[in-house]
Amino acid sequence: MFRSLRAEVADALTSALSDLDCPTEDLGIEEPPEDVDAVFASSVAFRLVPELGRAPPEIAGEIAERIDPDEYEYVREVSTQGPYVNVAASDAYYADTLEAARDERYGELPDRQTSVVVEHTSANPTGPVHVGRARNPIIGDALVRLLGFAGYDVEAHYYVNDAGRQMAVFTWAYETFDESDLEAEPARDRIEYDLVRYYRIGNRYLEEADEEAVAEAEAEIESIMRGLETGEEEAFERVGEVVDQVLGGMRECLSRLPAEFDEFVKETRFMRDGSVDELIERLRVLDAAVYEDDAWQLDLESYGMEKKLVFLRADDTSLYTTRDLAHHEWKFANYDRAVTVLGEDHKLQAEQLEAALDMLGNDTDRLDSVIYSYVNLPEGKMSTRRGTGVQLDDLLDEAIERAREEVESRMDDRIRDDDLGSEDVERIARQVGVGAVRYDIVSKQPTKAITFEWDRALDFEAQSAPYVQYVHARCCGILAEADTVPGTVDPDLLGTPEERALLSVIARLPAVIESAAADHEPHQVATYTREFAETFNAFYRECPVLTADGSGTRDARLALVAAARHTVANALFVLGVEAPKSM
RNA sequence: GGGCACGUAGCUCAGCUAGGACAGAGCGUCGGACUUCUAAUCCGAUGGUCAUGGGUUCGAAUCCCAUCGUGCUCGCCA
Repeated sequence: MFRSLRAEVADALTSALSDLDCPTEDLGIEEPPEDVDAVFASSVAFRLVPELGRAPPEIAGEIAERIDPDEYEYVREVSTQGPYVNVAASDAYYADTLEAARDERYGELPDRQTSVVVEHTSANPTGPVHVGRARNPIIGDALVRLLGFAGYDVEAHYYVNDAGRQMAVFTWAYETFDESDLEAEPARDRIEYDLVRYYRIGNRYLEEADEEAVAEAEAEIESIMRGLETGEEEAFERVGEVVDQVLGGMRECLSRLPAEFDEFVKETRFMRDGSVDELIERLRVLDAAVYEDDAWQLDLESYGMEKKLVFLRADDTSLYTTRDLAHHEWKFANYDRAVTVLGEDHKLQAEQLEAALDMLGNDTDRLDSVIYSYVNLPEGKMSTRRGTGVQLDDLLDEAIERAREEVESRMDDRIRDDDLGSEDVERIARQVGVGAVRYDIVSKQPTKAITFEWDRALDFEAQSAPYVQYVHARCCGILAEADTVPGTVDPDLLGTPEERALLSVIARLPAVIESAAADHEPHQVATYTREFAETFNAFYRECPVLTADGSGTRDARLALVAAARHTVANALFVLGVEAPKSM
């Protein structure tokens, strides 16, 4: 309804302005401050001063005069307040909003017949997922949900860097060292915690062992890499054994968020099927390709980049970006659009990739990046290799534990007599704990730097997940008490400011989804949930539902609560935060 | 040093892409509200040179330039 009304306002302003012989490109449509009784406003009058040679308030009046609300379904009244033209919504606007939101899938946008592949996380399978890169799966998964809800046909991919040096080192270490060589027990009983110990000891050996021993190890590592490059099945199998095991554990960890993937795309796939070789041949014949210092490079100066991109080493082996080029051409061949969630340290690489893709004749407008900055510890960066950092598993465990304590301490002074069992406590602790971690990350702009601090990450106070989740639980509580929600109600009975305000916020959900999806910014939805929760709580305070005066009002309010529940449930779904039925 | 990002209340953040109504929340501090649909809530008070300096504009947190501070980056690593 919000979007329909916005279209009506645009139409009304356009015709009013053309009546006045004024330009109609910029209508100045905006959302007015809270204390103004209007859904939309226009500040266009300011801009017409040179055209009309009169004061803005006068111009606003002339515009308002030329709009007949009766011509529009959702416009009740057009008024002016100083230089602003304000548009208030009709009863039909609120009635249709209520009706639309009574659908459980409210907010979901129609199918766009467009496929999108969202690549996220793609962390090298070297060990447990730590908090430093936890932003990636959380933002990525929210993006997958958001785009899906916005009508795209979405697939989530994890690109597995299984052909790089790191994995060759890991494979060598895994094959070379023995359980007895490892100094510590795994930090957790899961495969990636077990195997990362080989990776760490291998790296330490390469740093500390004597020259001869290191040379021997390097020879073995190189042979693994060469094996991959030349397509030796044995090399793929050796590396694959390590990769698949570690990845299996990481996948379990990520599923706790939850972040699920439709496909794990290995880069060796593009080496095996010959597409990397073919791509290198195509790069070589480009005008920008140069052979320098025994290596093939791409001159990106015409794209404003000083640095040349090496795509084939002197020893004839490919590089990460070369393989990623083949990967992206594969994406272009199979999907309409591609979005990649990347850490800021990969930004330059992403720019080089895009330039090279463009040179190869791809339509790079179909490719977008979402950049986030890493989460660091107060004392510095987290590193899998060095074993510094906070594991995502530990963060989630701690969050759940604190949430459980919270639930239990609230049990005693609980008014509501609804007998929460131990299963409920467990469920609520998990929903709130995990939700709080996710919400904390997804609600902020990804480009802002974050320093990890336990107390901050686990703050359950307002403006966090539980605040919004609580609204959902309240809705469910009321609806459960009422047993049934009436089929037809009289929406005109919802006339108090709090009811109107709630309907107004509900009406915005589809527009919020549309905008957040277009900008690839899930945090817009998080901001919306907060505004929604505030508005709902005002309604909750002022408007009794079950004990409302008159059955008509009670019925209408029940329908409103159902609509509110769908709205908050769907917004939370998009964020990947669970919506508890009770708390 | 070059490139990119970030800098809004004591703290954590919205708002910036498409400039407009006194810059919004939460935490904190102080004071209130549970015999009433769940107080993980609500109400009130407190708190801001929107990093700094210029510019564009009727109008700038928002656009442009410069400066300062912080982070990332500038490998035949990924």
